[in-house]
Amino acid sequence: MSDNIRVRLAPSPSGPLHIGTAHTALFNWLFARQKDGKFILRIEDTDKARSKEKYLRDIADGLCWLGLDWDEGPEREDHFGPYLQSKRLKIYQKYTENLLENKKAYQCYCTPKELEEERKSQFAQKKPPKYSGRCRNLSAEEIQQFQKEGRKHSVRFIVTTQKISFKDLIKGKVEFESSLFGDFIILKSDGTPTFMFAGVVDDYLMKISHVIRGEDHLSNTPKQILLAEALNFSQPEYGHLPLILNPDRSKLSKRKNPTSINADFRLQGYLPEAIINFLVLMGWSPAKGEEFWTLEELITEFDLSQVGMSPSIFDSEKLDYLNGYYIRQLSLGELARVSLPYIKKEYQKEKKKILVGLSLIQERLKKLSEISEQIDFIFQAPENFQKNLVAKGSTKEKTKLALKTSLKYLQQEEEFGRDGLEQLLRAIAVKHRLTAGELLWPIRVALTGKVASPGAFEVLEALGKQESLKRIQKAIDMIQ
RNA sequence: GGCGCCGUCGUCUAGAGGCCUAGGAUAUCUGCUUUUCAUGCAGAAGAUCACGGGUUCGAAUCCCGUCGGCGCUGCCA
Repeated sequence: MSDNIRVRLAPSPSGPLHIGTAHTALFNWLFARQKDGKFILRIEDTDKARSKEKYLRDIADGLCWLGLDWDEGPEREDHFGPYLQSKRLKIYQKYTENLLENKKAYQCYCTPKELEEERKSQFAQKKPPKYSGRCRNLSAEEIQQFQKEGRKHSVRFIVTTQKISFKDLIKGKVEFESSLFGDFIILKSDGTPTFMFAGVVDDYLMKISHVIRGEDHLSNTPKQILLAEALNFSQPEYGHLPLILNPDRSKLSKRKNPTSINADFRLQGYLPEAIINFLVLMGWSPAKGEEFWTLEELITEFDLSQVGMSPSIFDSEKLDYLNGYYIRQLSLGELARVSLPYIKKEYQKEKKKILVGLSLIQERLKKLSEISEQIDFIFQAPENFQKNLVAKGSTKEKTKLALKTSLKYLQQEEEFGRDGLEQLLRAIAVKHRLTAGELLWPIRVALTGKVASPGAFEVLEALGKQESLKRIQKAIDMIQ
């Protein structure tokens, strides 16, 4: 049984990989992997005008980056391929013929304009918008007449009146009354299928066992069930995942939130581990109380039947928290590898300094994009920091004293290791009746220029004796 | 408008009739560690379980209604 588990992700390449698509992908992937099934990537590019090659690449890239690999997809045509719907047009046309011959569908010669008007007037009368079915019983003459006029036809599916109910994997029993929707289009006048139709055909042909998708598709499901029935297809199981919302509770949109996996999250320096962990916690929570989960662990722990039904609001603060955690888990080498793009070009060759700098700021990072700003003092002496030099509660005089005496003693310090420096500087503070803060704050600011930075001892060590002394001298000059 | 789905701390959620004077995480605040920030640790505050009726000895949990949010209602997917 379990070797028949086949699920799919079916994005349309009309935009970059979206966080919602990634969410759906993750749940499908987890379901396939834990059941030893197959995860299929099918590209729904039947809308020629909006589908773009670059988006296909973005989607595939993003999925790989997240670690969600697929078993069958657009790069190969074997198995049940091709997996690009634009390459399967003949298949859909064949099944349309079948429906036409069996009188389960008909040609519709209505123009978009006519349909628009029909909808408008229905709306004005406060009736539910629904196709009237006026082309359902066209005579041969009428058809001939339309064709003479040069009208193109679409193909509509005849919706029979009945109650459709199915057991959703997540929502449970759901029921619809089919008489509420009119005959809908399955083949557009340009010969391409609609999503509704192509999806059903492909799910059957590709032997998809479970259709797991966003809840925005729940209302489409009865139509697809009707279609599969008319075609004598077996029905897949359906499961509808709760949606991700903007903080104002509207459907997540890029106008109100970053939504692109690559252009937003990856670029800003979120780790795939953090995104995966964040995504899985929306709609699902582990039976064990722990909060940190790797993809590997999730394969065994995840349970589709425990997925919640209510939508979740995208909370970037939680993502940041998770990302900070995963950054801290990285070894210094791994951190250096992923950090390189965030370090200014002119510094990228200074491997040693990069490593030293990263080790100092690692626990302070929420996202990799903050690196450049936090690490710059390692490569370059700070400027214009005199306003920060005096610690809160201290005075200019004390600050001057702190800097000058420290400089004197540091000049004689040979080792320049953080522990030795700490001993030395604390002793100086006591001797000159300065608090630790009064002494160490100005030193730290002299070295980094920042009000918030790694500690004075570690920075002294990282910078080395020569550079440290230079910076402290500069601060003394500045405060005169 | 119609149909469908949903409704527990600000947010993600636990909760499957008594274990709930509702648990965890995050965010917030306060301590401790301490040279700042961050980390770590400890603690505080934060939920009339959307509202109103039922059923029951007992309901966040079951039923009905109301309200609210979202989705669908396209020759987009």
